[in-house]
Amino acid sequence: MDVQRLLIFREIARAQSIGGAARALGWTQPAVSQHLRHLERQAGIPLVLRRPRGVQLTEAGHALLRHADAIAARVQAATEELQALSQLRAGTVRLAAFPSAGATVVPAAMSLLARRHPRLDVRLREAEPPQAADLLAAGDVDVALTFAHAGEEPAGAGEMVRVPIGEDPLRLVLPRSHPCAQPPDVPLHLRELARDTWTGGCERCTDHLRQACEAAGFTPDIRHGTDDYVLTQALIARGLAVGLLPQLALDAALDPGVAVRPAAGVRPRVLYLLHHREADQIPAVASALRALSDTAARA
Amino acid sequence: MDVQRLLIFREIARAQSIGGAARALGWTQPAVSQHLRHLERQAGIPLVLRRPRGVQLTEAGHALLRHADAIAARVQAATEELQALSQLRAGTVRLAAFPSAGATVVPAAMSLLARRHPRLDVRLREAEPPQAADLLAAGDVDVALTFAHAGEEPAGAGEMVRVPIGEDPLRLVLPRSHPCAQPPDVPLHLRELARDTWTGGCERCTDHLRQACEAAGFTPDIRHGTDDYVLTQALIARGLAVGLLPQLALDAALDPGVAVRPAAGVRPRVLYLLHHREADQIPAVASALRALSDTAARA
DNA sequence: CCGAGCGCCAAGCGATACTTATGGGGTGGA
DNA sequence: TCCACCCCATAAGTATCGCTTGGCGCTCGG
Repeated sequence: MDVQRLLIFREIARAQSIGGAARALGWTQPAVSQHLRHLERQAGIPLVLRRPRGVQLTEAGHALLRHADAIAARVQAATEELQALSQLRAGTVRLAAFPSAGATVVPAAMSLLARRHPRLDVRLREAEPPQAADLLAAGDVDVALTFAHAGEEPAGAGEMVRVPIGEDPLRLVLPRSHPCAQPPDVPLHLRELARDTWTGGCERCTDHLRQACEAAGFTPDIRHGTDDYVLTQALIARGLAVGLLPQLALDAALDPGVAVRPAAGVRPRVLYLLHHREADQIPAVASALRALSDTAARA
Repeated sequence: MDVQRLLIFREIARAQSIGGAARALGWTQPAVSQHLRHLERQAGIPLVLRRPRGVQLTEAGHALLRHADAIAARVQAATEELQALSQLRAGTVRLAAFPSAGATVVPAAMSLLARRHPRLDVRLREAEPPQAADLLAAGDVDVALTFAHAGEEPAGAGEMVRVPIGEDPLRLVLPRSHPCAQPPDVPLHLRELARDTWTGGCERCTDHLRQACEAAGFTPDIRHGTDDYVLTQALIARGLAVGLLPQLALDAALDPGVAVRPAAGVRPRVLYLLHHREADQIPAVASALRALSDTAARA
């Protein structure tokens, strides 16, 4: 059954005449007549009676009209829903972000996005960069906010797009009582802490710390390891270790018992957005990407 | 929004791949690809993400799929309903018939029709021939069972089809005590009743009676007039009049107090079926017409 | 590194569908 | 009563649309 003809048939029923339907459709009368004939052939039963002043629906015609009306309504609903999605009056964005961004950049970006497009629905999921890339590859999220330390190979396979949106400098974090705790704004070299006890972060952060120290000429004594930046600072505040933490983690929660100094010679980690190649064609995703990169640029 | 493409999109979603949908449809891959592209252009938003191992629906794609499924279900329902109608597993026939046929021919035809097609729904409406023709012209009934007396112009304008299906002879009906009441099977001439008091039937029947009497050489003394054949016979049974009644009316209800004799020289009235020209294309109507003419032929 | 699978692009050809032209049937007004 | 108008059907022509063929890029797995 040709669905297009069904909608033409609706016009015939509305106009109670073939010529009238043709006028309504901007066509000629034979065009509509032929459509009706095909429809009747497919149906195997007359749909209208040809009367001198137009046509009159048969029982089958009335039956078909009910279905045609329902179909037209569905088509209308589909059109409206797609319009809403393409005009950002609806839509969902699923976002994966690493923890320290989830507590800083992401909330700011989400509130910016909410101001721009109040009807958008953003769903956040915390994941470290490799997992975030997997989620994106599996289609479980639309956007992944990741980072890569300097010299590290960023996550994300060939199929997806990787956009750098900002840098996150690394800071040396010391107990307030540490001899190197002052002055706060002057960069401190890793070498100065070669004798200290260290705490690592997540697996990749610990690797990066080790590499940075090797580059500075010593092998760090890493005794602790947790990706929880609050716990890390608590350890440091109690004088149990020193650490190298990203600024975002400190923005998220700063323990009053620690001192922070820039790390000389340590290049900042780079923040990346990951998304599918076609994602910037999808308004909701594209606007989320824009909001995220705007927020990161402002920071 | 092109509805045909919606159904193609369903196949894409089902196969999770454009090529797979093409195979399912018996087409080539570019054909489906082009349809999808048109659909996405109309939608103004991507419907799928092209992945190395096929495609994955976007949010808009999922939304559209829901509508497409609903539409496909409606199309299926429409197809089935039309099939039922064309295969006589459903359908309604609206029939108008004059009273004496409504009590005789029509019930027989309806029961014949019910045996042939148990699911058909027949709706009877009583109407004298002119009204029946009007009902048909107005589209309020599908079939009209009418009659015309000999020499009378049958009802039904040019647009409709008129099919004679049988004859209904007229009988002279007398009180049992009337001198001409016997013998029952020998035709009696109207002239023999020139001195009697007459009762007419409906307006047209009374006209016909008058004409028949004039042709027989006298003017009848018509004192009563009712189209109720039971009442007419009751009048006659009580010796108040004689009458000329169609056999069908006597079949419907015969008063034991009357005598019946064939009317010599009076031609029977003819039964007609009226229907729209295209009506025999409509299975339900066509089978009702067949049942009616079969029943009339048997009588 | 190469082959298989998937999808996109460009060009060609055929089927579909709309147009113009014509005719028949019925109705209403002159 | 006849003519003019309206409605629909049919036939033939043409143009558009849509499917096919052929070729390319990309990704993944052997």
